[in-house]
Amino acid sequence: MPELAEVEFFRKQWDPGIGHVFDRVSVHPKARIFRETPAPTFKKQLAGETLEASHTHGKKWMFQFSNGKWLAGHLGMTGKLFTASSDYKPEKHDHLVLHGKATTLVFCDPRMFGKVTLDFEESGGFPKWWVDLPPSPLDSRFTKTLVFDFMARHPKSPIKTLLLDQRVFPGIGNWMADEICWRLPIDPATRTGELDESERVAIWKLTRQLSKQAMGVIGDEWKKPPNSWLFNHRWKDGGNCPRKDCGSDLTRADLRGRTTCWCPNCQV
DNA sequence: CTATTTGTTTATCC
DNA sequence: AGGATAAACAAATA
Repeated sequence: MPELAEVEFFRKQWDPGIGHVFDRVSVHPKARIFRETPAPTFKKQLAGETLEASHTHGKKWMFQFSNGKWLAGHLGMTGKLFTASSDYKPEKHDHLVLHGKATTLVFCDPRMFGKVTLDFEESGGFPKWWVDLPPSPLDSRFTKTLVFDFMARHPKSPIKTLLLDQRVFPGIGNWMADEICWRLPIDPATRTGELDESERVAIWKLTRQLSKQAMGVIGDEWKKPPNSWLFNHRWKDGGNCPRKDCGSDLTRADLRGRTTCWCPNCQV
C-alpha cells in the first residue's frame, strides 16, 4: 500500500515520540524485516537513545536518534508505523517496538516485505546512501531531462512498468502509476518508445502534479481522495471511469506482475 | 480450499 | 553489459 504520501503519513505517526528517550526496545528476532542485521543489534543500539527527527524520501523513511544513530526502513506492502500508549503490549506482527515513558512506537508488518536498517554516523550527518538517493518528484532536481533519458534507455518497457522503477520515480507505486496513465490518458501497456514528445512531457508533469496532490490529500491526515481521481474507483469490481462524459467499465488485468486498472475507452 | 494483494530483490533469459 | 521478465518472499482477507 504505502507510496510516497502514505509513507509520509506513517512517518508523522511517530511524531509524539520526538524528543523522548526510548529505554527499552522489543523485537521479533525471526522477523524478516531485519534482513542482514541481527534483530538484537536494533535492541542494543536503540535502547536509551532519544528520537530527534524524522524524514521521508520516496517510499523510504528515516528516524534520527541521538549519538549519530539512524533507523531507516521501508514499509513493503503491509507495513505500518503507529504510536501507542506506554503500557502497550506488542502483538503478533509488531516486529520492532520502542518503549518510552510516555509513548510506545511500533513498526508492524504482517507480510514482512518491509525492512529496517541501522546506520551510524559519527559526524552526525545523514548516511551517505540517503543523501545519494535519486531526486524525489517533489524535488526541483526531478527534471524533464532525467525522465527523458530514462525513457530513452527503456523503449520496450510498458510506460506503467517504468513508472514503478524507484531508481527514477522514487515513491511512485501501483495506484499512482495507474493514476498517471489514466490522467494522460494513455494505455498503461504502451511501450515507452511509442510515446511522442508531448506524452513524455505529460508523464513528467503528471508525476510531479500527482505526487504533490497526494502529499496534500494523504500525507497529513489520510483524507479520501476526490472522486474525480481514478483512485476511488480502481479497487472494486464494477468500477466506472470517473472522467466526465465517459463512465465506461474499468478493466483490471496483470501487467508485468502488477494489477493494473485502466479505462479501455479513454486510454488507447 | 482458492485467489488475491498499493513492493522489492534475485535469477534467468536475451 | 545491461535490459526485460518472472518468480520468490509471507500472511491476511475475500
